[in-house]
Amino acid sequence: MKLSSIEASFNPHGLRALLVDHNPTSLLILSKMLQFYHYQVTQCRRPREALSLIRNGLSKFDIVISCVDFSSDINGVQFLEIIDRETSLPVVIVSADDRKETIIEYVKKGACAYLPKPVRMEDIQLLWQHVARKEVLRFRQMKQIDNTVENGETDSSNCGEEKEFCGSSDGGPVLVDRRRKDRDEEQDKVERKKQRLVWTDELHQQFLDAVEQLGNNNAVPKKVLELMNVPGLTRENVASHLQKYRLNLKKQSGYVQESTPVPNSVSGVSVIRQNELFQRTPSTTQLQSPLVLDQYYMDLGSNSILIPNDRFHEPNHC
DNA sequence: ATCGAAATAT
DNA sequence: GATATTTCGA
Repeated sequence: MKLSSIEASFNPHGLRALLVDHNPTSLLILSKMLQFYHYQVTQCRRPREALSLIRNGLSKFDIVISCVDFSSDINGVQFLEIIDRETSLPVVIVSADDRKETIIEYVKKGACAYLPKPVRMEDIQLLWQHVARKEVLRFRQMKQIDNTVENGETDSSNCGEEKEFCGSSDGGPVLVDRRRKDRDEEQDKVERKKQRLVWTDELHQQFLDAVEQLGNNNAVPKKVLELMNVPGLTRENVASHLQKYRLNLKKQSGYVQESTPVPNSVSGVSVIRQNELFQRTPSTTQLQSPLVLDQYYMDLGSNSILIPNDRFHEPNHC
């Protein structure tokens, strides 16, 4: 499974939302708002109901949206903790309590967003991004595990934190390399990892010569490679270098305009792309998607995004 | 088969 | 943040 295929197949329409709100009016309003953005909404009024809906597995959900002003035997924080422990669902907290400390507490406990009441349409419109984010995160973890396993195959140096995958249950490391690659292990040492190619001046000059001979316009990686006639060089190396080289030419002629590319669109709704999701500028943590272009978020550390700055009420003392 | 653009990794 | 690698559709 490729990341791009997750993106391509992700559809913000029809996400299954579990909505929890003790107040019937509020429940109705939120439900309508969600439905407006094409969520499939399951409503319930008590945290216990919500938990059993999640636990019995009869219906699957993509996201939980909960107003935590419960008058109930489970309070909001406990509710969140339980869901966080038992599932990997993104949880959005809705509350009239807009004190900063409260918000921080919820986010630290794993809420992926906190929406102070009254909830605005713009807030609802953004929620699907949390589902997308979880997907991407999950994908990355899988990939990381894959890599760990692969590396462990040729080099058994570090099994740092991944106790679960290479740890031993009783009496010493039990992990045995399944694959029998003994025969070419010696040769592997010679080959090493594919080392990153460095384009030295000399190499670049050869490249330039080759490109010139061919004429800039019909210089194509394969041919350039042949003309350069450098032992270890691959076509990919040349292709990449050619790409950068041409980009530089364009820049010099002032031809390219740097701008954020328009994101994919699925069913008329923009799909956030991975880099837009994660490449936040360090200080402002602004998401890059056009959808949320002018919304800023407070960074609370590890699981930090999506608390609109303008929704905070600093405790004003008077 | 292989190019070129764009995503991803270092 | 630049540069190298990888991926992927055409």
